[in-house]
Amino acid sequence: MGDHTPVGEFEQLVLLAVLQIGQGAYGVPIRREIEERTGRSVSRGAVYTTLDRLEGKGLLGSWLGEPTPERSGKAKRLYRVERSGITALKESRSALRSMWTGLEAMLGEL
Amino acid sequence: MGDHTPVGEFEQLVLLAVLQIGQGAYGVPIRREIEERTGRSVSRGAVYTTLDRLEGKGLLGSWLGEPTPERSGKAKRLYRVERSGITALKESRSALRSMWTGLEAMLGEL
DNA sequence: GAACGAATGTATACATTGTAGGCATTCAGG
DNA sequence: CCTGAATGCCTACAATGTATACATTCGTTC
Repeated sequence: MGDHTPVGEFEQLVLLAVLQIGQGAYGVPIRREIEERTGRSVSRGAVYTTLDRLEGKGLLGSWLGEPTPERSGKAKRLYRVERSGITALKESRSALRSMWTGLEAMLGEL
Repeated sequence: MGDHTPVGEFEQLVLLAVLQIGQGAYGVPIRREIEERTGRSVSRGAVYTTLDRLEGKGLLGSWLGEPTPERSGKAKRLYRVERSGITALKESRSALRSMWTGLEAMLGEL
């Protein structure tokens, strides 16, 4: 049976947030995107740890922002979703869809 | 922000499998349902452990099947999804949907 | 009726993910 | 300088994912 690169629940949210933001995705807005869209609060640490792990798996790529940022704070680390990240997201969604098929009616659309 | 009862990826699959099967959902068919629909293989142990945990959280309820089963094997333990299980599933789906909004076009429908 | 095998469930163990809190770094402004 | 805001990283522990091995029950076979 298919191998299956496991992608956790929260990891999916992070990958999707990076996609939603597009250019200029880094820790702070990624966190905000998740909190605003899902309505649940997330710690900064949770986000950074997950970003690290996703990069480790090759699903995300990152680089440092402006070498001499005209603002406060450490240099931003920017992220983008790699091809394999997209694939993983699609697979997860596909699996969930198959399992949901036919149940929407029974449980109510929303 | 909302509390959030976390439900893992695999836990969702198990809950959904129980719903799909309806009456007479127990370990073996639950496992088969997941494997057939998602195309990924799962060990028996993974299924039973997850069923236990979901029951512990109150998302699933269980009882033993026929006291004198007319067949081989131990008595089947049957499961049903509780109200809280349905709620958890809907919340997970809702969060994922919000995060996906607008990305389908970009990534292709399937 | 003892031994075997199929169907099921349970126990145990370890890897991966989820999640938070605190420490470190950089720069603007008093 | 010192302080505060904006970021990122480190560390630790809880929850979930996942597999292997063990136990129980009953029909079948010799």
